[in-house]
Amino acid sequence: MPEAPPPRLDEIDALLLDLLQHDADRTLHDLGERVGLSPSAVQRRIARYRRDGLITRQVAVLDPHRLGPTVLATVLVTLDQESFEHHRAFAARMRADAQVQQCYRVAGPWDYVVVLASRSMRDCGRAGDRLFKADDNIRRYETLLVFDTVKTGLALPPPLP
Amino acid sequence: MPEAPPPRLDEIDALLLDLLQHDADRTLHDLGERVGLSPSAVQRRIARYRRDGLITRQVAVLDPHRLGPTVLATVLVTLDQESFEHHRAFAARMRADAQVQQCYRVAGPWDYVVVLASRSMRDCGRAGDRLFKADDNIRRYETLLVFDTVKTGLALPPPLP
DNA sequence: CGTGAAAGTTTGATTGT
DNA sequence: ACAATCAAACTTTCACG
Repeated sequence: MPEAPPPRLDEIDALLLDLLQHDADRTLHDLGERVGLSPSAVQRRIARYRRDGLITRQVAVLDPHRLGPTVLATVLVTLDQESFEHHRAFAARMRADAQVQQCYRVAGPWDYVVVLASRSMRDCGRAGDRLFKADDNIRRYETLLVFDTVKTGLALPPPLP
Repeated sequence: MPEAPPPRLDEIDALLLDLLQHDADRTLHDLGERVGLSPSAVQRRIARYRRDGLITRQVAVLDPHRLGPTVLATVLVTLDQESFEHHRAFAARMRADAQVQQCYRVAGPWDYVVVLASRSMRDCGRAGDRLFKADDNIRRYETLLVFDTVKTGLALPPPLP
C-alpha cells in the first residue's frame, strides 16, 4: 500500500486551509474574496484537498456544557504486556468507545494519553472502570479530571515556509 | 451574566447531533431521511442549536500527515505560583498560540495538559522552549511525544436518557 | 411539522491567460 | 496547468397551511 505523494501547497492553499480549519461554514464566494480568487477556483482547490485526503471530513463542534452536565478527563495509561497484539486490542477498544474522544500512543513511562468525555462524575467513574480497571493488561492508570477547558480544536499549524 | 437555560433535547435531537458531530457535510434532505423528518424541520432544529450556542462552529478536519511532516506531543505542566492572575496569563498564552491545539486545566499534581502540534521535531522543541521553558513561572513540565494517533475528534457522547 | 416558491450556493462546461 | 465566467442543478430559507 504505497503512500500518497505529498501534495505541494502554495500560499493560497495555506490560507484556505487555515480558514476552513476554523470555520468551514463559509461560501465559496466568501472564501474567494478572502484569498483573492473566484468561487470556482476555490471550489477546485477544495475538491483537490478532499481527493488527496487532506481534508478528511467536516464536523460540527458542540459546546460540551450546553449539551448537559459534562465531565472531561485525561487518562494516562501504561499497559502490562506490550506485544503488538496487546497494543492493537487496546487501540481498537478506544476507537470503538463513544466516550473516548481522543487517544494517543506516547513515548515514555506512560503508553497512552486518553481524553474521556462523560455526562456525570458517576458516568466518568464507570467509563474508567469499564475501559481500564476491567482490562487486566493495564499495569497502571491515572485519571486527571478536567477543571476547565482552556482551548479545544483540531487545527494544525501552517506548513513551515 | 446569567447562564443560558439548558435546552431540552428529544431523541431526534440526539440523533441529529450525533450525525452532525461526525459528518456535518450532509444536506438537510439527507439528514431528514435519516431521522425521519422533512428538510425544513431539520433546518429549524439546526438553527435552534446554533442560536442556543449548542453548535459553536463547523470545522474542516485535516489529516496531519498529509499536510506535511507532523509531530504531535502532549505536555504535562505544573505552574510555580498559582494565583488567579498567573493561571489567567498562562491560559491566554495557550489560547493565542497556533501550535497549541488543546489545553485543559486538570486536578492533581499536574496543572495543565497541553496538546501541541508541530511541523518537525526541531519545531516541537522550539515550541516547548517558547511556551514552557521561557516561562519562569513553570515549576516543571514533561513532554510526551506522540508515536501514533489512535483516535481524534471532538465528539461528545449522547446525553444520558 | 410539512409544503412549496424564492433566494442563494455549488457545480461543471467553456473560454481565456 | 490554472483562472474566470455563466447557466443549470441543487440546497437552503422562509412564509403559510
